[in-house]
Amino acid sequence: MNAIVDCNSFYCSCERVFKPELWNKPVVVLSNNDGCIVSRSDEAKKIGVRMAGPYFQAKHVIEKNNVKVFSSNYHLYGDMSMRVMDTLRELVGKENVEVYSVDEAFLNLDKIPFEQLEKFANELKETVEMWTGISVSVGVAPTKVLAKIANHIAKKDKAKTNCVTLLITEEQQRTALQQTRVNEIWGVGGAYANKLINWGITSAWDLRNMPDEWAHTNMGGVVGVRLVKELMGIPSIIMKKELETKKMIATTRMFGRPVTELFELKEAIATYTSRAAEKLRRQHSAANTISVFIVPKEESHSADFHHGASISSHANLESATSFTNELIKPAVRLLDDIFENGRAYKKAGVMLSGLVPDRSIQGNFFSDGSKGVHRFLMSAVDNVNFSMRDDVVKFGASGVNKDWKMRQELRSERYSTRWEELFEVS
DNA sequence: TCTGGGGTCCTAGGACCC
DNA sequence: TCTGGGGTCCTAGGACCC
Repeated sequence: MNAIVDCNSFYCSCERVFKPELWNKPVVVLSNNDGCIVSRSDEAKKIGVRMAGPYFQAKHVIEKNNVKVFSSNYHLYGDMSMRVMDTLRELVGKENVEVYSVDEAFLNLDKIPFEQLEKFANELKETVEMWTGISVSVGVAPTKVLAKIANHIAKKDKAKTNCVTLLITEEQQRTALQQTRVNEIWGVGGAYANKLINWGITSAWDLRNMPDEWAHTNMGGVVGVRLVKELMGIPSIIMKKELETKKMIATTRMFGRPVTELFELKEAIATYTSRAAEKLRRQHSAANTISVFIVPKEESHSADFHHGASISSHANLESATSFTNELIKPAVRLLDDIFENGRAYKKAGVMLSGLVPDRSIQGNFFSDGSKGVHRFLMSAVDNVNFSMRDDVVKFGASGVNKDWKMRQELRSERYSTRWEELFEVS
């Protein structure tokens, strides 16, 4: 059996742990740059604040209803996430936990006897809440896709389910699938949902009963076949081992205001490159390819503004590296290639790919033997920055003023990761 | 005025090889 | 005169997730 444990309104819950006066009050958390709404408390949902909607559009409703608004505080959420995941590891053993995102984890419950599953699921929920202050929903089923559906049902009617739902008998599964719309299935996004509905396939139960060959031709090949199997209760998406290394690393940001000056873009690219290189070193990888992109500010009102025309260029490095200084140089060169004077830009990013393990970096005939020094310097910089959880030490190219930085006007204190912002009890 | 920031997997098609 | 049949690797792009 599989379980998925999903934190309820995670970012909002994190804020509430340290602000009990917000209990039962409407709360929302914004994305970077205070752009979109990415987390809503139940009270905010009831008022009609839309998920992922632009903040400025919801501002009216928010002010009228006295909704408390926060900018995202990733120091806090990251730390709270670790506490939740550690609790789960403690309860089911760390080899049975697959962290799926900052607020969700799949658990392997094969060792729990069938008749004890319900009690166990309830205990999981109670314990996480007691130890971390974060409330969670639990879905239990033979496959991941069914567990996700169970979780969805648990969340929909919290009073009835107490945030725990099991789909472990065929009867339970049939009823649940019949009342689940195709667009609510994990793995069916907007594009497929539209197609399915046009074909008259509207419930998860309808989709479950489609033949393999049909799924193969119409739903993206093997992906579709796996999805239908999972709906039938046949496990087809396997648990991933933890700590798998990433195959691509990206750091991209919107700017707080349109940027027109090359020197500012250079600062931004240098900053993002430093951040990406840090992520690279954390997983002991080195990159063979670096690419840089910038997005011009355009008056685009279309629904798919996300796919705005970005201008990019990439370079293959002479040899794989994870050293910030060796990455900043080509990054800035690439920027020079694509920058156009007189244009305003709203976003930029750096991507590292062709990742290989740090150890297997190919020797370079022409290297001057200073690699050891670089490695030492990099790890010293990482240690200082990690212990402070901030960029205390950085490269000059990153700039100091960073006038272009994103807006984050409503951030709460970093209670659990900064001494000077520690939670106080008086 | 004002719309995030990461990632993954899969497929199709072109280049190239023998 | 006549122009195969495999295979691999890479890239771009589509779809999805939170």
